[in-house]
Amino acid sequence: MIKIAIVDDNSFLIKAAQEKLSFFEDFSLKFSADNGFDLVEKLEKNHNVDLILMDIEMPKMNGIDATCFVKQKYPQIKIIMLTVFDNDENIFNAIKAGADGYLLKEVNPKELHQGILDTMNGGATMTPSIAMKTLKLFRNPIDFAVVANCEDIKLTTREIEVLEQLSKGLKYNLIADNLFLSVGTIRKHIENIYTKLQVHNKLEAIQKAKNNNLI
Amino acid sequence: MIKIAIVDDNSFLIKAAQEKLSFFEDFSLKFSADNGFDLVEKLEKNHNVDLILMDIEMPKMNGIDATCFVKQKYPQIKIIMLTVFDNDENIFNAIKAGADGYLLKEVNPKELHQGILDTMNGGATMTPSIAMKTLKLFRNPIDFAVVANCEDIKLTTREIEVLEQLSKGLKYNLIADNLFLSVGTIRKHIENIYTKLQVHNKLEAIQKAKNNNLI
DNA sequence: CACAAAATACGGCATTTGTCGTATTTTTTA
DNA sequence: TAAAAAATACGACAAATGCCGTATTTTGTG
Repeated sequence: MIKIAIVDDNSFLIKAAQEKLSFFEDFSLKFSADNGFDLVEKLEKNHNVDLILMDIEMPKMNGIDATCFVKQKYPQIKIIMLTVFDNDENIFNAIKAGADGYLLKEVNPKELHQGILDTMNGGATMTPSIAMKTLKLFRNPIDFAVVANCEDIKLTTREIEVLEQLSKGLKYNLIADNLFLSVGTIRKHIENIYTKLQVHNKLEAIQKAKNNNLI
Repeated sequence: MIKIAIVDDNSFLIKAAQEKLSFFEDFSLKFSADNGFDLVEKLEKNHNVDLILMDIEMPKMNGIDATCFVKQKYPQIKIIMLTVFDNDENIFNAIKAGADGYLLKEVNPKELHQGILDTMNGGATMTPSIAMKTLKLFRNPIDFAVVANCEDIKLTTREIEVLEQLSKGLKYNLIADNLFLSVGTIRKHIENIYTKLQVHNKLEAIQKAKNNNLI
């Protein structure tokens, strides 16, 4: 029994999706949400869900941001984008956000059913037109470089040096050894790095630093 | 009536494909070829073909190079890779070479039929597992350069699931919560993962797993 | 069915890490 | 030159992590 949630601001389309799903007995619709924010709230109460069918254009919190959030906090939950728009930007962002599939709303019940099964089975599902756009994006590495980077985080030379060593998986004592410093100093640097990046452990620091091209 | 050619060095598999196609009346098999070189020769005599089902591993000229050649000289001809291997390198190269789809040979007649129709319609077709690998390659631009993978590391489904959550920076208790397990079990899984990957901490595990496209 | 593999769970212990202090020295810059 | 920023260093404590056992239940495969 696959536990499903639907997120869409259009109640008509939620109904349509419900009907499509109702044909199949191996699905159980746990709940639906109006928008990303609503979804997050409901998940915080109960995240016992296997898969989410997610619209993109929504008020309060859109489907891309919601996907980011869910995949960050509940990576085990599968997400299939289910939308009327198939422009490059949406597809690109959805994939980057971690979506497991991208279907157009016109999809027929049988294909939706199969897509959900494939996804639960560890695969990905895409309508053919989306798949083609994906391949094209893949062949055109231009877009990969474009990274929106609002924040202005500044680390000192030493801090970057430490962070680089940290990202190699070195332990504090080895980093200290490499840089001819005391372990205490390394720890203090890392403490300051965490404060500046607003994170609380190695992994987050490294990920955030990479996203902001600091290392 | 869609005109199809099959390229495969295994005559048995050509026969299998022929049979799969014979179920459908909108296909006509124009010819088959033993290898890429053979295909090129035959196309030079007569390139009145809509779509090619292409094996990868072949003597004389492999499927990747053949795809490159065909797409260069006859861009209107659609090409679907049809192979037993689904390793990253093949998928990556096939896409770069310009393939319009990538199916595993296990594919059933109906799916093959639909895939061909989708492709002729300007879309792309992929088996779900391939689609997932494509998305992962897409998200991990590191792999574009590397793609050298000698070792054969095998993690269980559960282990990969845990590793994925670990890579998001989640702590053990949150992972346990997400997967409805005890913290002890998570720790044991991580212990086993470390042993298999021959590493001794999170970061190394995640890096090694990414390099081997396990996550 | 029988066997092997995988998943689940718990306890203990040493080490590492994250967070909070405080404090001195060096470098940068206004 | 005076003030600010950066780099250095140490101590203490709680939490998280890595590593070693063992053991039962579930799942998958021949």
